[in-house]
Amino acid sequence: MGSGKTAGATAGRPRLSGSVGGAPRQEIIREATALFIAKGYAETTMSEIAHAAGLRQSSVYYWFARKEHILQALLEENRGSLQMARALEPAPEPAAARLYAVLHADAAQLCASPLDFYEFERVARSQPQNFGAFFEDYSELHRRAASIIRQGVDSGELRAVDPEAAATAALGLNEGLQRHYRQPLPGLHTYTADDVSTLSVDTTLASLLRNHDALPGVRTQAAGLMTANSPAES
Amino acid sequence: MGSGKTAGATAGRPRLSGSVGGAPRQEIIREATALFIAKGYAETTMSEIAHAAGLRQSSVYYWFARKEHILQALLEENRGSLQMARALEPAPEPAAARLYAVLHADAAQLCASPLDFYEFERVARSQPQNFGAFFEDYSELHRRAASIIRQGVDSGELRAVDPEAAATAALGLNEGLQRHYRQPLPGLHTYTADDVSTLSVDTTLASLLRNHDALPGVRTQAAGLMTANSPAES
DNA sequence: GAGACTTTCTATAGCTTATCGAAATATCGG
DNA sequence: CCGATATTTCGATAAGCTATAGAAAGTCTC
Repeated sequence: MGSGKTAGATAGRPRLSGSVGGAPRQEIIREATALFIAKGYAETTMSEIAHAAGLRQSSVYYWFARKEHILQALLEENRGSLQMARALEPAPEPAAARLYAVLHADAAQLCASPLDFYEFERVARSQPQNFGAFFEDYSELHRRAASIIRQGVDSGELRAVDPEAAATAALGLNEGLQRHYRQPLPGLHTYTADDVSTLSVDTTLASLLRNHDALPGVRTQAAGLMTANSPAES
Repeated sequence: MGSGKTAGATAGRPRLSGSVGGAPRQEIIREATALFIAKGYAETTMSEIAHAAGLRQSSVYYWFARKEHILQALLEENRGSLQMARALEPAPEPAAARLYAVLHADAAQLCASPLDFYEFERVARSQPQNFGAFFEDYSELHRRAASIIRQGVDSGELRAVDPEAAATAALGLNEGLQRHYRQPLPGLHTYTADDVSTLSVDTTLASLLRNHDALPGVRTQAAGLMTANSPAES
């Protein structure tokens, strides 16, 4: 198996294409990602990935025994959605602003991800043993979002809703709208990633806030939290 | 082509299986629907459909030249989501109640449909020439929902939102939550079809209503509209 | 009963994912 | 420097999928 070495420079049989990229595993992931973005996971074939990486179809299987393993590797590189939720769930700021920041980060990441959330979920469900991390991450995000909502309900910032259900609705709206961003339906207005993220989170908070007029203030507070807790300052 | 006759009783070469169901086209749709519900569209093969209907794999192609045509026929049988929107968009009742009724009917139909909305959309997008009706229906529903929202904004029932964006969010939430009903994520609470429909529509209206306290009254009004305009009394 | 029409069959092409063993190179011990 | 071993790629191919082509087996019409 090639899973051990990742940077083998010049061993093994040479490629027919002549290319000698340093890290085949990373090269395959890179090319596959570009193809997934352009055509989607299901519509991208191993032959196309192989050709883009300068290999024959069957050679890709030396690095990834199954097509889903490429997706899995891609997922593990794109972690970090939870950082905001982990940082903000126990923070002292108002719950509404923390919820806004967490949901906005989630929505933005769904839009920025190379793969449609539902295509991801589809593959994850067909290979649960390999995608346990996907479900664990989702479950943790849901739990932390519900916890923040509960804090907001207790503090009186938010209406007296069921936190679990409200979290499900908030994440479901993020997911439903990332789809509209990614695959605009013909005839409908198209949105930017930030448009749909803001639309999604504004809608959720408008439904939860006890007082609608607080929304602009919440947005401002959240903007501060988001820059302070963004993963960019690692 | 077999598209002309639909009830051919006893012509043609007899089946090896011996079965002699009266209307092969309907029989194929029925069996395919059951398989789509159980396994999803992509995971159901033409061999399985054929076997369930008492035919060989290639014989199904006499009735449906492509696998997507079965889905298309299935879609045409499950129309009627728009009836509520068509009836209520110009109705004199308060806009909030009409919006509630329309969105609840849409959410309920998404849950009751034999196929996941996104799987439908996926196939429709790959065969746009055959699924024009799907996109037209969606576009019309969106337009009518936006129109009702605009009426509500003008009358002061609803907050001063952008009707187009609000309609996109409302339908997107319905779609995102039907997914949670249909494919519960491991570890999360599971909901009934009515649970998710109510959660979705309550969330949308809570975000749009100028006054949250009006929600229970809107629900009651909407219940009246829904029974009065339900397609069951055709 | 001959010919046309309808429906199903068998066979197969072409595409996909995935496996297997051989081939071609680098590396290491002597 | 040379043979054994490890690494990487290749070609061939199996098995499953959608879809097509043409033969086969009935009914129907006159």
